[in-house]
Amino acid sequence: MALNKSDLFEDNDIKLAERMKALGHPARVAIIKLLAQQKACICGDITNALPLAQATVSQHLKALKNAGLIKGEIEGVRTCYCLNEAAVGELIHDFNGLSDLLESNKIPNKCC
Amino acid sequence: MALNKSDLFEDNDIKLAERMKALGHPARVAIIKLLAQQKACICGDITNALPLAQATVSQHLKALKNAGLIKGEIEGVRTCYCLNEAAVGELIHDFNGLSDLLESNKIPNKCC
DNA sequence: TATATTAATCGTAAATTTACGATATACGAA
DNA sequence: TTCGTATATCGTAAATTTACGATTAATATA
Repeated sequence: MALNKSDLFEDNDIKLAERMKALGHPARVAIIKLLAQQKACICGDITNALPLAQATVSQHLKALKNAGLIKGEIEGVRTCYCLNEAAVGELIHDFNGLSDLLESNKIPNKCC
Repeated sequence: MALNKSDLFEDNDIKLAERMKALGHPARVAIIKLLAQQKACICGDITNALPLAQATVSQHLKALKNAGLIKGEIEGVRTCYCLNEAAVGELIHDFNGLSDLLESNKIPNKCC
């Protein structure tokens, strides 16, 4: 990519894009849903619920954690993951801002 | 990546992830906002509004088009882009479904 | 203490993404 | 018809992502 231009954009757009990107893989959408429904929170259980190897799931969990959307707590041999309410709330808030804008586009368009 | 496992997931999760991935870059968030606000719709104007080369912007427009979120109409020498209301509506609907789930997680968590 | 279990990390391969200059194409205007 | 303008595509390079087996580290348990 030669040079990363991502930081030349608006902070708001960067943050939203980062979090959307974190949810830009079906495995990570599935993980976040499992956590929300409290169907699983231990890494091993999450792995069992997905068609992926343990190392791969660990990697996806890391991606969600890097984006701030989840937290992990070590409990003995296991790690328990859960949603980071604050960040999730921010994401929802920011997306709602975007979707308000997108929906307000009911103004008949000049060109297309 | 050796083998693509993305299609082993639920259709809903795949579709939502695909569209969120399409918004997983600040340039593409910025583009969608420009279109919604009707601040620009011609490729050249969009390029001028972004800190990226024309070829790169064209690529980002293609990504949004592939995800179905925008449509492009050739108008003589220029191309006019606009939101695909239907797909945008679906994205908002699906994201709202996910966010309902995420917000319902107010149930005190067993583990973390 | 030795052994099994859990999960993170390492190393690696393949694919995809990001970015751009150069080029091609296609249209409008002179 | 020739010239300029707009945009898509090609070629390419670098970075990142996805996926996994193997290993490591840390904690239980026997």
